[in-house]
Amino acid sequence: MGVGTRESTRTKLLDATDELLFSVGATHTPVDQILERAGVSPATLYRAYDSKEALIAAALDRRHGAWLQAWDEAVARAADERGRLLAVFDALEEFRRRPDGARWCAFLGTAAGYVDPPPVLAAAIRQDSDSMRERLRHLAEPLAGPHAVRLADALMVIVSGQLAMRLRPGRPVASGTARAVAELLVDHPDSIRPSSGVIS
Amino acid sequence: MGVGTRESTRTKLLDATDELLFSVGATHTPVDQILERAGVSPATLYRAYDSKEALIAAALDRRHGAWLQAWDEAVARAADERGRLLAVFDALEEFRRRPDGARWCAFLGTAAGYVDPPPVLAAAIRQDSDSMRERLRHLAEPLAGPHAVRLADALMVIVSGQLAMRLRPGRPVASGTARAVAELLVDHPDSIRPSSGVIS
DNA sequence: CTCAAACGATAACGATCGTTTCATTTTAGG
DNA sequence: CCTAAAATGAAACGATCGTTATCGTTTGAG
Repeated sequence: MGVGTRESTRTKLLDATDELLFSVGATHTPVDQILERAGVSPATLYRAYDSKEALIAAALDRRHGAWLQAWDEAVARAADERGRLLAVFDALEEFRRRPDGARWCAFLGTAAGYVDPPPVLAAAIRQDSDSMRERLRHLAEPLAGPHAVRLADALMVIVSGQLAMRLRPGRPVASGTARAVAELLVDHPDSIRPSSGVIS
Repeated sequence: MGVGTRESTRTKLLDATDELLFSVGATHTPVDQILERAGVSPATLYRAYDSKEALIAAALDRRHGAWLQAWDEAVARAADERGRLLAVFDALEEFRRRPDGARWCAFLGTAAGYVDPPPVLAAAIRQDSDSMRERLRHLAEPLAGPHAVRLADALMVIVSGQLAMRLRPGRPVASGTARAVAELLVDHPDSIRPSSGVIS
């Protein structure tokens, strides 16, 4: 990869990619648009990164770090175990309100944009889902004990649903709805059975 | 639009579009691929439909009808009010198991594929979300009474989450998880407050 | 200051995609 | 069977996109 690249150039590229990745989407963002926003020439991009996908993967990695940091801070602000588990919704709200208008989720959006994503992007997407699953399970442990995995899975569904709802037109669903469902769930951790009443 | 087009031709086009729409996605499906699968020449397509987007919109409309029908049948199979409200998850499972491998949701996938979808597609997407919201609210009425709208909103989040989870790699979440959350929710319809404990 | 490394501006390439055209062939109803 | 409408097959168009190449300019460390 491009060892001979200034740090400031790489930052400009990642900043531009990050904004467009979140507001437009990976597959629908032409390279020229990234270059224009970054104020960078094509040759510089391809000296710094092997391809457009590699650049997007790097931007996803950086965003993943920022997300984990915001989540950590929200967890640290919470007062008790219950608040620490629900802190993921505080972090979601904070990310949603950031200046660069987030359409929904950079990782789910990238996953949706490709039939099967290139390996370098698939790794970034997998990292996001894996870390979210693991962290939720860890935070659920003190509250749900042996049911922590199931509680974490249920919370994953709710978080993903909150994100996917941003794709639906019409009146946006109240941002507190997902959190309210999660609260109910957290207060009944033993009520999540793996398959209850599935057809056939 | 193309008045001079045989019904069989239109069906072949819609069948091919539907399969590719569900397995690949609207924006990432080349027209040539639709034509090849349908066994139809380009000129025939553009005599039947104004554009690729119009064809996709027609396929989405047809799929929307099939979805509502499957949902209706699942509701009819249910024994009580509770089962009728939860029948949406039976219909989801049935759709997922259909031969043409569904990646996640044709409507959310189309919404995610465009920055802002062309009007003809935006209408199809809006129709899906609106009908789902309205039907859930109607089915929730007997159980939740004045809280029916909030319960329907919460169920929308869970359904959308179940669908979005298919984009996440790794072990697929148990298909019964979303339904279990919904069951808990249905049994505590008055616990969904609009905004509980939101930050800042 | 110097000089090599990094960058900007521009153009061009090959590939892909949506769409149109046109001459030929097939279909279906009277 | 006949004829008008519909479909085929193949080719080509303009546009867009990812990527590479060229060349002159700027940066920053020794």
